[in-house]
Amino acid sequence: MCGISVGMEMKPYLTPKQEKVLNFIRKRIGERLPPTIREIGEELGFKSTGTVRDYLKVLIQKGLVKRMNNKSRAIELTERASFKIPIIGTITAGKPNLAYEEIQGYVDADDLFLGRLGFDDVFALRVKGDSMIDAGILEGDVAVIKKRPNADNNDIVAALLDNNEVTLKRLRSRSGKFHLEAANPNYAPIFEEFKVIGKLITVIRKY
Amino acid sequence: MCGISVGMEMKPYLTPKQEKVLNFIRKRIGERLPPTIREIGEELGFKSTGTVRDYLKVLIQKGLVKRMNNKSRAIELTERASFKIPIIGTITAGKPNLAYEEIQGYVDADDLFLGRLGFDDVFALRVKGDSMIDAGILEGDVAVIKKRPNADNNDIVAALLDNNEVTLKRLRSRSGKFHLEAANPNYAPIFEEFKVIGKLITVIRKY
DNA sequence: TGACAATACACACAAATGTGTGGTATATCT
DNA sequence: AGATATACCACACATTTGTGTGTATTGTCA
Repeated sequence: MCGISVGMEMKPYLTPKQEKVLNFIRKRIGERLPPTIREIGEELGFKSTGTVRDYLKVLIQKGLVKRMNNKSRAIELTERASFKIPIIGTITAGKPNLAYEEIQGYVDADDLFLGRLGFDDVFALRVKGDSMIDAGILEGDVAVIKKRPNADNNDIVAALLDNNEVTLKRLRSRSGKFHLEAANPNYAPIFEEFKVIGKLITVIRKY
Repeated sequence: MCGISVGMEMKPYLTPKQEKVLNFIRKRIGERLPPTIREIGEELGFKSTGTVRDYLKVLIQKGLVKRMNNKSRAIELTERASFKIPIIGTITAGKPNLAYEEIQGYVDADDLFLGRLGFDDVFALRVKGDSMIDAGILEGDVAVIKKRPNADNNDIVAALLDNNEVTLKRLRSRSGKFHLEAANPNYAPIFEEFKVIGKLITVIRKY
């Protein structure tokens, strides 16, 4: 009922040349440095910078590319580059066929654990201790946190305590007042003063 | 006792200022576009482009950065590119300073959950059920699996059972024979025939 | 004391890069 | 025929960006 159009972006029609320009930009960005206007022209065989600018103009108009004025190489792709992992099936959901023909879809690897958050908002902490063990968060896990000064009831948050310690706990409100709760019966709830630093968005564990 | 040298690349000594310059470059590259010399100067508070060039010179000399001549923004990191999440601290390790100047290091995000494995070897399964709950693997988690026909004792593996079902379990050997064990006392060990599909290398959970 | 490295600035100049205006030609659609 | 989109080029100009040379201060080490 909902979500019919999720991920259903209408791809604008591109002429073959426009496609080539876009692909060159993609390639260069993938290789590190976005190209200058003249570099694009050189590659595509255009003798005039004006020509390239015409192409950029349409690509911008079609929403595929963004630019900043008066900045060298300031060409950005609207689409998300990053590499993807195939989702082949679900555990206990039957025999997965590992052939690429059977791939059900893709997880955008970046997206998977960072969402579309900006770089500045996100940082990682390595988990120490077992206070969140019942929430499936173990020692050594990497907790990816999105900076936020507040959070909602039941969110898992990174909080700064009075003793200048940072801890990962579940935020709970009881009769209007917030406190912190471990996910481990051996730890008592924390009712002292604390400050929410950010909200847990992802846990990553390597074996 | 073992692993002393794991990940112990000899890092050239950097002064705090040099570190800051490097971190700013990292940040900008992470955000898409490497900075110009003047942008670095502006950020770090240098009034002369010469100062910035001095810093770049040492960073190049110390092998941390590469440049191309006469090309705008042509600053490259020597370290593995892909995008990185800063590690700012460890949970319960004190108050993290969220400024990029204080960044302790980086997790290579790609590396973090894929290792250096090739794309072809890796696939993902979404976890269903609670059979591995005591190992901190919850319903809904994404299990990243590296294809392998075998595994070692105590590895968590994706295994294909006789009834054509795939399950995530811990591989155990008892007197030379392998069987599968859940991480949940409600589930009995599996002694029937099975085939190891791959080994769990990473778990990712989104909130 | 002298050498050296780190830290910084000023400023001129050259090269790279982006902007803007105007022009030509071809094909398609109405 | 006129409007419109695609597909180019020329070239002047402004701005950004990189380069190069000199100078100065501070602290350390021999």
